[in-house]
Amino acid sequence: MVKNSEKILADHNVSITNPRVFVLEVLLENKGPITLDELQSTLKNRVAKSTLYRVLSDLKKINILDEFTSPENQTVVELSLSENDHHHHVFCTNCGEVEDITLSEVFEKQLSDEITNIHKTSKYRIKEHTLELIGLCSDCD
Amino acid sequence: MVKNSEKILADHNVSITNPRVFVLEVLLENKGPITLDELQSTLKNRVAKSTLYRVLSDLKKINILDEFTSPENQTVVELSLSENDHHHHVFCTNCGEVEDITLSEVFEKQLSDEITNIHKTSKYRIKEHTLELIGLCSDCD
DNA sequence: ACAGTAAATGAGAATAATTCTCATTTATTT
DNA sequence: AAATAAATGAGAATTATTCTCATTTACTGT
Repeated sequence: MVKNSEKILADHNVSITNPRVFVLEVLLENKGPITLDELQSTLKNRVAKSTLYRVLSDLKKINILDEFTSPENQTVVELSLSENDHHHHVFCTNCGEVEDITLSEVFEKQLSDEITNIHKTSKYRIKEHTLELIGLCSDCD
Repeated sequence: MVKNSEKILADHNVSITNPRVFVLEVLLENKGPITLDELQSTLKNRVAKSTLYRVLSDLKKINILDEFTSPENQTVVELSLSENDHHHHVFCTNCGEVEDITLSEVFEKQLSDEITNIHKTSKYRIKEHTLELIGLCSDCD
């Protein structure tokens, strides 16, 4: 039985190496965004620091990884395996936790209408958007 | 005639020093978000690098400066002098320019309704939100 | 305006995050 | 299984940011 992470790599024509498999496995298990710090400490010393950065950059290159910065300036990464999983992020300002959040279809429609309107008046052509919701998780509230 | 920047500092009970005045003047003139790099090069060597970071941290402490990271990982700062200037940001992925954008009242209402709904199902209590619009400015389009 | 005191600055050292280098190891191709 | 190309590990280099401390500047009471 071929492991999920190996299939992902094969499907994207990148060679299957231990560091890549380890990183993918942590990201797959975690299901959702994870801070670099947490990723690094989960991997312990199975992957060298320089290699971790390289692997993440490889995954970005094949378009299966998103990277962004939290309001508290933490680097956060997240697998984006399917095209159709548009979502946003909620950040806890206290503990730094990040989670995915999916907004209602109704609202996403309202948002895309608003962006259409922006195109009429703004000098920008908008290609993407992300809504960042900032607050406290139940543990920290 | 007292300069605007000096009044701002006085109003917030912080001492009026050359570095603070210089930084504030650039931020006031610029009107809108500016990358650290651009701020730094506009200031030339009128303010030491370490002092610039300190002044920015002072301005954050008195709550008149916002700092955030662009999708291209640039640090961006922006004066926020009045309470009631809720707005969002548009980023050009090509040249890195950032601008403020104000969304329609109708849409902001829809957004705050959506956030109210999130409170019913999510474990997060949302305090703030920012919408990041990512695309190309007219120069780069 | 002036001396005394506290606060802020400049220059560069220290730290942290990320990228780069290169000798060695591992994967892929033949 | 050998040859070739690609990836890795370890640490050096680079970049961004914070810290240290001797000197300078701003604010206070007179």
